[in-house]
Amino acid sequence: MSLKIGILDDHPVVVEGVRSLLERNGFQVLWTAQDLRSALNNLRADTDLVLTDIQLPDGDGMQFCKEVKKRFPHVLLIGFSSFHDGSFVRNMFRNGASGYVLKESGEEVLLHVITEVVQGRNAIDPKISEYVITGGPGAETNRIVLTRREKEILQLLADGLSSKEIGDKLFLSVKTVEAHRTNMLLKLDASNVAHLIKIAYEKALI
Amino acid sequence: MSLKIGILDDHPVVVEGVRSLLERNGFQVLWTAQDLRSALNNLRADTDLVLTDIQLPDGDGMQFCKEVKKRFPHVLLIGFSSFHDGSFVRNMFRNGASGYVLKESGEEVLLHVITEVVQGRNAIDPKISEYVITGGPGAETNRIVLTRREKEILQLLADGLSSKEIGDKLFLSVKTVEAHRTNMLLKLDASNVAHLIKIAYEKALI
DNA sequence: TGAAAAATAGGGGAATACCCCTAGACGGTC
DNA sequence: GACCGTCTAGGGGTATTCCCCTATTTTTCA
Repeated sequence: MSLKIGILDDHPVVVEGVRSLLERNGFQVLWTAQDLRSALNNLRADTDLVLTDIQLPDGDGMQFCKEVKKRFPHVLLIGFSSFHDGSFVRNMFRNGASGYVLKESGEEVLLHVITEVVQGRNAIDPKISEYVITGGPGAETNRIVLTRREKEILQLLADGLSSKEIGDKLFLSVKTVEAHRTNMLLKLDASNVAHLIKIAYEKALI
Repeated sequence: MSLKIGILDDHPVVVEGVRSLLERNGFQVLWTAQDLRSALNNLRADTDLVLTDIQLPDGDGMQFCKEVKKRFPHVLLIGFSSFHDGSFVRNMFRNGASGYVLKESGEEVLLHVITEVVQGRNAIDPKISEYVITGGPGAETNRIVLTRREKEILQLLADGLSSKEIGDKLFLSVKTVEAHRTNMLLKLDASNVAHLIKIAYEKALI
């Protein structure tokens, strides 16, 4: 029995392209839609899987996923979009999606992700999987070297402790803690501790 | 030609278990090691793939990945461990790993991840893939709702701007910016802006 | 063993964050 | 119409950060 698929994308060209691709590969395209509302109207309990764009004229893919999962928890969802931001992908998964494919990727990528998802696994387009998993551009990120003490203090700063509290905890003078903090601000080119924490997250130091 | 694999784990029982599993499935186990240093000594250019534990007597899997990728960039790496923390997994990928498998998972999971990795894709044990992708226990984490203005100010705070600078940028009084900031501190139960940024990252609000 | 890096600690001062309080304006909702 | 949440903005005070400066001790590593 072939997989019953729904397609949601506001560009008719994309819808037709995906439809023909899927049907060529033995899938059954049950319905298509150009906007969120008609997609929810088209949605039937016998739908196995929905491919959905993220940007829609009357909402976004995250809302759609949430709503679909509420009505029909068994329906599988795959995000299908151009890539803008890792947080989009993460939010799709938070709202129930099991897969994510870039529009720019080829047929074999889409088919592979569908196969994975149908078998109960999560799958992300290889082009962005590393970015999504690691949460940032991993490449030249690791040039910054913090000392052991600096890392220790950085962690406590991230937990919201003041210099005084950190000093008490580590049996250090407030001035020592401030010195380490200042050094980290210089090393990471941060303008204050909030900025420092952000940079530390981006560079995976936390 | 069968895949040439190395195994690094400090428990001999695990090493032998994995070895027999792999050999039963047509792979060739080229070498095994119980610690980081001897693994690096054993490492040869004709190794295709290494399975590595995270906790090691003389270091950790992250260091190992980094070092392996530096010497032999073509060698594929798969983390193999019990699960403690999503940041371990993310850091393994940051340092060059392409896959991650839980020790508690069965044979078929390990074989599937190996297959994916060999074909050039990243793969994570399905048991933790959602957790790793979304960056947290997705369930009730998403109750926090920041308003548009708050998100806007949060982003600028993360970029290291002071309340005064944000006020200038958004044509707001310093007092207004401070009010929004205070509300976010209350909403996210943060003790200062540094803590706020950390929580925002954990909850994927940034 | 000698130099470099890291960790320690201080003084002093301007800027900012953080906390308490109040309060009007505006949009949506029951 | 009354309520709620958001956005706006103020007064005033304490705590903390952030910046300049110096300086000793400890650790690391070539």
